[in-house]
Amino acid sequence: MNISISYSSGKPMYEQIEDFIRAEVLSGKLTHNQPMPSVRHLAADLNISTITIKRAYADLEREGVLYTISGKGTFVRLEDMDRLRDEREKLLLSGFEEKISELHSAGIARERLLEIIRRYYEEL
Amino acid sequence: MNISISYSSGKPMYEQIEDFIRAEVLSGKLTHNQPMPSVRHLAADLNISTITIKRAYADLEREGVLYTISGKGTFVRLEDMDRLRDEREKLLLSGFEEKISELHSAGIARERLLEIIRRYYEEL
Amino acid sequence: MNISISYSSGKPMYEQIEDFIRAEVLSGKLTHNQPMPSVRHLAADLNISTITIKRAYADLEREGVLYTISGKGTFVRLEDMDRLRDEREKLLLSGFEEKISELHSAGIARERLLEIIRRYYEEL
Amino acid sequence: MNISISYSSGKPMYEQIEDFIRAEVLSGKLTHNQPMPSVRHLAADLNISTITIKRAYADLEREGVLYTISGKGTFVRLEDMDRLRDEREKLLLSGFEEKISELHSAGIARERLLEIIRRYYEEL
DNA sequence: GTGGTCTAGACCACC
DNA sequence: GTGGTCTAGACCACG
Repeated sequence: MNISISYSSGKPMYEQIEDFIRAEVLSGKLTHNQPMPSVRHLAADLNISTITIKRAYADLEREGVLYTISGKGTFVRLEDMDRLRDEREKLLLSGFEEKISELHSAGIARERLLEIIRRYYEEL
Repeated sequence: MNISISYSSGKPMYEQIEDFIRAEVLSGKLTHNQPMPSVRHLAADLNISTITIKRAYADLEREGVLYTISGKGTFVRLEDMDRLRDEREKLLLSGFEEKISELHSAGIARERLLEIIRRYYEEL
Repeated sequence: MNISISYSSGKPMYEQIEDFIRAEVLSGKLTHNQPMPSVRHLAADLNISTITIKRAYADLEREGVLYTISGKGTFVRLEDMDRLRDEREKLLLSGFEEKISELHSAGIARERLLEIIRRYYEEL
Repeated sequence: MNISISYSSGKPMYEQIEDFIRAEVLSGKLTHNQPMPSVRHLAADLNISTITIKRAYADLEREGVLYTISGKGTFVRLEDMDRLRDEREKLLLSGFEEKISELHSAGIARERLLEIIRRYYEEL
């Protein structure tokens, strides 16, 4: 768990944690039934309140990414991974679309966007 | 002033107002020294509090987009327009870059982004 | 009457007008019983409301700098000039004192103030 | 926080608060990352509205003197202190210069200014 | 009529 | 508990 939390990035902490875990799961770094660090442990690790961790775990449970066995701990669920990935992509792309709409109506040239994309996707 | 405010879009109202006015000014639809609607008028018009309008005007004043003469009204300032546009673009593009970084590391294919850009920029 | 009014200097217009007239009187450029421009005339000249001129004249009348003969116009009074000068100086110096107190407690070095004074008083 | 607010001194309360905090920060009495009193606390303390405190904090944040983490509190920022001090001095000195120009053209003798400065800077 | 300041109180998200 | 947003209403100075 090498999460880095930015205290002052606008994004709430619990969301940053969720994003990180979701990314780990979708990238395959976390496998089915693998135990997550305990709420208390992760809280100590990140030096933030257990409440925040609990909230993140609870959200992900509701989403189907994690499951909890009372008294044993919280574990990774990799069953609905396709659905998960689809939902995730849909969310990200709708955010992207919003951004593009904003950039377009601000009159930013198409080339400047393509240039940035090129840089991140390492095209030749 | 044909601003349309979404009463509940996450974005605070004053920011929506700022965005709208900034766009109008930067697009040249408002000319230098042109009077803006008074805070009371615009507030009545949009059916929201004068304070919210005042806040938007004050922010834009700090940015250099408007200026106010107490007791006379609020007016458009078009002097440092190039600087304003540059700053605005820089802000928007850095937000875009962040988004791209997120999309890239989530494994979203480049083509899907290009498709969305194409749609907004109406390419053939 | 070569008054220059700054629309946006914080100082209200009527005060700028008063300051100007007071300075003219104290410097001897306006003589006893000399007629002032009519309210309407000066208003047209400066391109501002007659109300503002009226207010400035009224204030100065209360102060004893001007006097009005109904139907004839407004005139300069040079009788209490010493008292006037004293009051004026007192006011200016108390403002200066306030400023100095502020500068001192902000830790501005004495030399920097002296340098500015030197510049304005053209010392060798 | 031993701020004393003059309820009616011409200067708006939020400005008095800003001045006080700015002075504390620039004088080094507050250290980097030190938490400021919460808006509610300080408001109760000074017996004024939270909104007035919020306004002061927001202004100082914009200036770079404070920073806020939503839900956690407001803290002192001492990073760009040199820049802050420079800007502050520049502002104060330009106000001083204006004053001097006024005093000079009103014919106030140089000695009287020096006497006041002497008094505040406790020269022998 | 205009903006500038201030109040008292509300609801929300986050920790 | 914290700050962020918004409201409805007040009083003031200026033109």
